[in-house]
Amino acid sequence: MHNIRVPDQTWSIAELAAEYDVTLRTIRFYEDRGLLTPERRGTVRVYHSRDKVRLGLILRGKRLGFSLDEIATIVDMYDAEPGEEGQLVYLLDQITHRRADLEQRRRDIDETLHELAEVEARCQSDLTSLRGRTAPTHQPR
Amino acid sequence: MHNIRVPDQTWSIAELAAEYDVTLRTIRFYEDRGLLTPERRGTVRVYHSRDKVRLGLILRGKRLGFSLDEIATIVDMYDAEPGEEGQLVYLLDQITHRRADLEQRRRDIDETLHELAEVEARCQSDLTSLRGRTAPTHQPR
DNA sequence: TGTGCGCTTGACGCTTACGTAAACGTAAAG
DNA sequence: CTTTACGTTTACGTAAGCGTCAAGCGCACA
Repeated sequence: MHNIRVPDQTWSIAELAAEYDVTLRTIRFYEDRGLLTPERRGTVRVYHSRDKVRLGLILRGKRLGFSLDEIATIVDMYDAEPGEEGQLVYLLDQITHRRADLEQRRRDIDETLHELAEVEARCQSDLTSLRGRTAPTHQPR
Repeated sequence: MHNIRVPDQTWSIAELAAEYDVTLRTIRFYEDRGLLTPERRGTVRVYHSRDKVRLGLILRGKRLGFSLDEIATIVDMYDAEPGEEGQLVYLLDQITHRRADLEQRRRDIDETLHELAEVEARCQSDLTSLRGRTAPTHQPR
């Protein structure tokens, strides 16, 4: 049984930027805020798969509307070392909060989707009554 | 058959702020951005149920991480007049975009919830092995 | 040796979404 | 009549999240 060949691939800042469609400035900014910690070869940044994964998590967090500070605490939970009991309890607490937050968001999303569906139905019926030769019966709002 | 007694209740800015737990500044800011248009009695703002509903929608949009500009287009869709065909088509197009956006967010949320569950499980097992008298077997990360 | 490419570090600018006074009006209560 | 409560406008402040230069470095290629 031989060791799994782990490529240990690396990326330049431009490659990462292209892959996730963000600017170099953005990536450097995240590093400045402590969200990314690429290796340095001389002055040049070298990104490993760990950084790449984290960048993905950061951007997903952004899509969800979290602030970079919130994202930092979330992402840091992912690769937290086992640590002592207090740390673990703290982590579990954070998880509870995050989960509550996310579940609220999902409820909000579902409500919004339902209401959008209603608006859409209204639009469709308005359209058909406009296009049909029937006098455009004004539906009660 | 008598008319339904519609209270046509009104609210002061402070009442609305208290109900939704936002500051007066925030409410006035939303008005400034065209999201709310309360009645004026003299210089004083008087909010009707329409404004109250809209404020609720605005805050839900905020929870979802939309910008106020995005929220404006969403909320305005809700009480759009039937209008002409071009308008309706535009509205339907907007709805399609919004829906795609929201469904992406829900996927993001679900992924995040799953991963949080994994982290939680890890924490729990770390905790029990810490508390149990068994030598704290270090699980492979 | 020069030209260009990709990367670096500042540093200032800009927008969003409010916070935070300051200064004033108005109306009821003590 | 003064205080208190509640409202108003004007305006400057601020934190987040980058955009946008400017100036410079190291390396490959001609």
